[in-house]
Amino acid sequence: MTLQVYNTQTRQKEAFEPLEPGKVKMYVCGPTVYNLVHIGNARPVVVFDTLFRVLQSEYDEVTYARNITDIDDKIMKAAAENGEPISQLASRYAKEFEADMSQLNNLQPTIVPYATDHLPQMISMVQRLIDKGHAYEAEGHVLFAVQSMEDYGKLSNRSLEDMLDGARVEVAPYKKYAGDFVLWKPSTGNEPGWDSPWGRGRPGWHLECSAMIEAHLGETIDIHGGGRDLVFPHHENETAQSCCAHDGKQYVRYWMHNGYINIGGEKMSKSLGNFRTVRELLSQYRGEVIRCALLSAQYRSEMDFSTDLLEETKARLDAFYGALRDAGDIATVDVDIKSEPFYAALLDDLNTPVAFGELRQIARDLNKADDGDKPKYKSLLLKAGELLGLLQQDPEQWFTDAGADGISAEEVEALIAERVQAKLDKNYGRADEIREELKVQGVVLEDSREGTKWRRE
RNA sequence: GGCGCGGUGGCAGAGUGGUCAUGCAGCGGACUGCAACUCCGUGUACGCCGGUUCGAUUCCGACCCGCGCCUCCA
Repeated sequence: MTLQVYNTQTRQKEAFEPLEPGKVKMYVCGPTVYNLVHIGNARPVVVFDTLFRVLQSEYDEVTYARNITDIDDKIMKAAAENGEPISQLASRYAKEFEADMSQLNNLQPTIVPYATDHLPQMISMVQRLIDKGHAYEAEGHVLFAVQSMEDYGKLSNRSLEDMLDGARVEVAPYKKYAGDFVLWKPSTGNEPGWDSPWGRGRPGWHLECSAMIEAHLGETIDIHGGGRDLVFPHHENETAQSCCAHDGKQYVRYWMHNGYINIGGEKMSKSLGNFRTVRELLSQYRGEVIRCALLSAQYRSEMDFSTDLLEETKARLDAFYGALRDAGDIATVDVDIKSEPFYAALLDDLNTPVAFGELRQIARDLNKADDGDKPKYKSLLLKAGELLGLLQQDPEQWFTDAGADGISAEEVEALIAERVQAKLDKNYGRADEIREELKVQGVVLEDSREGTKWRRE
């Protein structure tokens, strides 16, 4: 069984094979840092973090780069509104992004390149594109001439004529052809800018990814990921720049794109005002619940992000942690997760819904196992959870962690002690009263032979 | 107008040319002082109409409906 991935370029699942045996190079488009990220921004991060984990278990050397876009017109606008320097605003939101992503149990990528650290590389790429006849200078701008590239439009499967039919293209007077896109644009006044052979200016949107991939990963990478909305124009244009700068050499072997997050069946977007920030969700649900919810559908499909989904996801995690809590004293042993159906599901283009089904089966096996088999199933559950970035915290803590408000653990324990005595006295009226009292406070009691356990709802 | 995706049981969500997804909810049972957890069992489905086939939810065609992209976008 080998990893299969759906390649946007070919529109089919393919057996994954890195260019260099044993070594994988992956790049995922990160955020433009001008505000707090929303749940839609988090999906690719969680999806490709999970892929990163699977790749690391399959290959010796996995290099994963996820960029931070810290120069962009939206950042300039936000900074101007705040009256603060662009770099200050960008670095603040980059930090907030890192904090949110860490709450969602995302591993640190191997490399986190920042756009503003790569201006020389970008300028060099633009110069080469001009030298090779793929770009031209016009009124302080440098534009990529899409007609100079035979395969332009191949990734997004559209012809130049089709694209222009859409009529949303802004045809600036200095463009030789309506579909040409900006590589470099002039900066005026106090707009941020860098000196270049074409005057003081700043890079176009697509340039940074091409330049940073070239600088850190080389001319050809194995996997390039991002949200579906990036296929066109962003990734199409990246491909154009990089292929043409490298004399037609392949840029990306496998393009992977995740589907959208919807709210109430509609695409979440800034203009509709229906977006939910990760920060806002984290105030209501733990990061692990949000991560698990994001993985509950296959990454390519659209998913509706709702309270129902989060509640169901929390219950699902409760069941897994419940099995782990019951196996609290069991030692773990070496197990081979790779031979489990769970792993096969992940290898099949990251089929996380099927993987969760298998995880459920492992948990059931653990719950039912004889003492002799428990170490094996507990270990499998933890190993599987690790591949998904889940189930790694102390189960007791999972159930008893207090939110900002709520009754303290000490108070709960005191009431449980009182109830134990009441039960010994056969005073079941008082025992039930305590159960009811705690339930009102969101605490559920679970009696067992070993004593009373509790959890917050 | 061009390109593309989807429609699966009350809900979520996989998948397949022929006995099963799975989870939640529901129902029945075991366990329990009562519960909860857990375990066992159980019903309900493939948008519509044709075609191919011994057999179609799956393949093909038409249609209906929903959604996305077509230079802000995860």
